Amino acid sequence: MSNEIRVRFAPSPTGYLHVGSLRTALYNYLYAKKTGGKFILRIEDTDQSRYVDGAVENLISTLKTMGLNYDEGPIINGDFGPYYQSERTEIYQRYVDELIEKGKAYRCFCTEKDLVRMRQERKTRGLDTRYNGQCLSLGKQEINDNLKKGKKYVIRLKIPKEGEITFYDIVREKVTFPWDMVDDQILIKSDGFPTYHLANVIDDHLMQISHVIRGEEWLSSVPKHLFLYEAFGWKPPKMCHLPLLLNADKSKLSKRQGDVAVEDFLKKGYLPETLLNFVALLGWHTPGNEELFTLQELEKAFSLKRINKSGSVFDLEKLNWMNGHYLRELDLKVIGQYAKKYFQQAGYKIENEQHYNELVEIARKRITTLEEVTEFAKPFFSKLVFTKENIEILSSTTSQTLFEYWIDKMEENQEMSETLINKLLKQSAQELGIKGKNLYPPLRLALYGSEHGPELPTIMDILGKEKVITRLGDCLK
RNA sequence: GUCCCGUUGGUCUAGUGGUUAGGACUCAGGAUUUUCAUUCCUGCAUCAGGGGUUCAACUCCCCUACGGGAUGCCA
Repeated sequence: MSNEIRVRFAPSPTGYLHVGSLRTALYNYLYAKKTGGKFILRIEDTDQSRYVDGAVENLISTLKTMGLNYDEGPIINGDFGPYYQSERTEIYQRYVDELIEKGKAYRCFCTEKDLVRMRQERKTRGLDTRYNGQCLSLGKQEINDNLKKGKKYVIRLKIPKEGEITFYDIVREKVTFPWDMVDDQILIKSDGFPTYHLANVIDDHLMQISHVIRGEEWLSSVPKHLFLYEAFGWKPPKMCHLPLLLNADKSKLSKRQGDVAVEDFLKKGYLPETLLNFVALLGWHTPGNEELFTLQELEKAFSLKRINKSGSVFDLEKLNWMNGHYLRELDLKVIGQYAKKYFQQAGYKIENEQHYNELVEIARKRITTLEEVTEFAKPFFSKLVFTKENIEILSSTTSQTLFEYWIDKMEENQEMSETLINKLLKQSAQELGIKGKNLYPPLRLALYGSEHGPELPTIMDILGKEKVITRLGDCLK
């Protein structure tokens, strides 16, 4: 076997990409990049009842927009396919037969009802809810009879009854489980499909996965998996269980307490750059103080050894701050590209590229998500609406004088430049004696609809001379 | 219930047997700016508790508490 690092992201296509899964995918990807290994995407679709139409496509496209490109997987394939577990059922069947022959697994004819009753009973007795192993004692004859009768069955793992297992996890280091706490896990369901536990072990082995990097919720399944590797005589991959992502109340991050789908965050106007950077820091940090990373920088800085053990709260406030940061720091052209969609949605036509850039520049300094990007452009695309207080300001004597003066001067001059505007601003103060509070707010209000906002020359430049004159004129009594 | 895992400010975290326990977000105050925003500066606030070990423990060990995960013919 080669020493190549091969890691995999193995989601089940049940709808959307969870931010926790995004982090798992990212860490896998980063580890592959860091070590020059391969990043594999495998679709764990062994539960037909949870099949969601279009989920795989959605998953792949989200990974793509996040920039997490895989080396092997659906569509692009590779030497270890197929990469859909639903297309590998024959493989699993073959291996499970081997397990039965070796006495490491057995058929169980208990019905779902039997199991529910069994669990109930054990619970009331204060025991754990493991399978009681009653089908283990079935004789050859009984088994054959049952099979002949066409009785449905599952195949279970024959877990040792005593002793314990210790293994090493890259994050948690030494972990020990007593065998008598491990259930005789179902390997093949009565519909013939494998469970995650079987499929995952067989695939990881056949695909030569070197490191299993996944969420902590899998930690307690590791004994079953290691037992399988042992039963097959295979060398298990290194284990690496990531701390959970939590809600504000510290429970496992769930949909009930807000968005968890990457798609939702994207739609809301969070940048892929933000999401990647933010999620990378949930459970991993460099020794230094730096916390702003591009994907490329993460590829260099990442290390499995620096993943911490405790779960981390997904803090929206920090996410917002970081998104604001990227909104401001990324190339204006990049933000402009991202923002186009929102202008379209708002029905704002982009006619002048330079003005568009100015609009984006105005907005990016004041917003936290892209969704708000058109808010600051609105005054340029629609009629201004004034409140009572606004009208008071606009109709004051000084304001009226000011507007008349500006209209005159604008009409006198051929072209409206920044220097002209600044000159007029100065002259307003000198010739009219109108300055400060009486100068800027009324003008901005008349032209932009708000006392606060962008600098006057910027507003006027985007508006253009014609519109400046009409808007000022509109405010005359 | 049982098993496993975890615990540095409200949140994300750095840190290590001897530090004034560092940074970021949030919050408060200030500076810059015609305003808002941006930016910058300052401040508030932390080693869950109790026992050990040690000259010395946030750091190592044990216990307790709290939190989380698993306990499916889901992944």
